[in-house]
Amino acid sequence: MAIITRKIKGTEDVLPSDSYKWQFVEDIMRKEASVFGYKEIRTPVFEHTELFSRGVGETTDVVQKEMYTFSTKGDDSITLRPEGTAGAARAFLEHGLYNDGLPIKAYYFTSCYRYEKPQAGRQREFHQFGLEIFGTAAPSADAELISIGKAIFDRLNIKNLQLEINSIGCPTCRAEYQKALIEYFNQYKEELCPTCLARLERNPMRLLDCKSPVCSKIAESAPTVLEYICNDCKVHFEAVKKYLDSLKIEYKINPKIVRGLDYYTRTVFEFVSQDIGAQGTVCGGGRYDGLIEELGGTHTPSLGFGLGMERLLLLMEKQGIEIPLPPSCDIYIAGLGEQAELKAFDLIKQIRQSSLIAEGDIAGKGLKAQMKYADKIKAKFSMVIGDEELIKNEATMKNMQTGEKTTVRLDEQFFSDFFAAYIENDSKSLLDMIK
RNA sequence: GUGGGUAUAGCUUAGUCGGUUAAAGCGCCAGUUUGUGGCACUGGAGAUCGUCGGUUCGAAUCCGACUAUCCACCCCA
Repeated sequence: MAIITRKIKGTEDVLPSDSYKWQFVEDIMRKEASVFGYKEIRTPVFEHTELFSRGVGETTDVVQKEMYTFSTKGDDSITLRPEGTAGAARAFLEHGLYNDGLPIKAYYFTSCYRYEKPQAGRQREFHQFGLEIFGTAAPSADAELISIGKAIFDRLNIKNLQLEINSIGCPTCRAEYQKALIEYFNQYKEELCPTCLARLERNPMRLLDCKSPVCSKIAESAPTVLEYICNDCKVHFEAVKKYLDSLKIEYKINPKIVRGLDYYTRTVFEFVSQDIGAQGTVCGGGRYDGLIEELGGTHTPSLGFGLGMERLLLLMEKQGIEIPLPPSCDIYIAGLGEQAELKAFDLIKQIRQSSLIAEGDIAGKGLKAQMKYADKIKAKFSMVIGDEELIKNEATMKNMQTGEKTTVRLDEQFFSDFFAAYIENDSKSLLDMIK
């Protein structure tokens, strides 16, 4: 078979046989977010390019080489969102949500787009669950944010996930720190790897994260941010830790965490797994106290995180976490002959009105093939109505698990018994009933 | 953008030293059972062996390029 085209590199189809896994996880996230008082926000997939170049930062890799940017017929420059925060922040400003009483707490599910080379846990289209809190500088907000992520992972039964936190300070103290870093690394200029050398001046904090043995050896004794951040930032970070301790959330301070998006300030954190390959960060986020101002608003300290859906699902699969199967067909009804088929169609409709899953033939199959199909879709019961039975208002009902058959009358009593059994406790009493 | 691996039916794979019609299991369709699924048996459909080119009497097999895909760097969720 030669299909005319295939899916775009770095995209994935979620097939009907797998979508319940996404729905299961999404459900838990929605519930958890709403328990914390967060409401969903939905923003467009594309935005004016400047939102990202200003918000995410002109010098970041994401903006410089990973954005899907194109021109419209009217010559506007449009970009598919590479992350979720900028759009949410834009909507916050555009609709004056700061008048609704701060802080504003929102969550979202988005698809994001980055032009990267795909590998395990990294696609060109990927999906994020995200949270944003606009309008609070209090360290308790940092702790709440992290605790929601933690609560979700716990509910999903995920193991061996390390929470790593750090503070990268405010723009003022970070400048001091970067100066100190450049000074330090300059002593080892001859030994550094070419990439590190190249970004020594531009983004010295990234050198801390280099994996080359030589660089990481040098980085070990480099000055850490925490020695350089100003007093306010230090106080804030200490308070965040205190809140986490009181919530009994374990964390590791990792002074090498450096987020690659420019908007981050003060607290940054990651939930990291060793189980899913090189792209182990399942959830990452932090404060972005300057972002709203950068986008033209007043100073509005804020924070948020993004959680990679594909990475999370991958992790759950690797850890063998079982996701409950979706409900299957409750009853399959086959009609033999024209009149019986019409009757079957009507019965199916009635049963569906009680929110049971009822199916029948819509492919013109013979009885045998229909039974096979009923088996395939894991129908709990099947019913066959023939012309003679139709006259007597009866049908043959079969328990698909035991194979037992009974003749039932298609009257009110049957339906009320059938539904009652379902309401009681689906399978058990129903199976009894059919015996 | 830079490396490395892989490419045979819907899926998982076999295919020897280059040799005739490319093989199996699962799945799909049908029959054995004209009104009953699973089990069993029988049959059927389904593959330009990723693409193009080269070597050769002869290529799924050897060589080259391209494409796709996977993994890693980089970056991040």
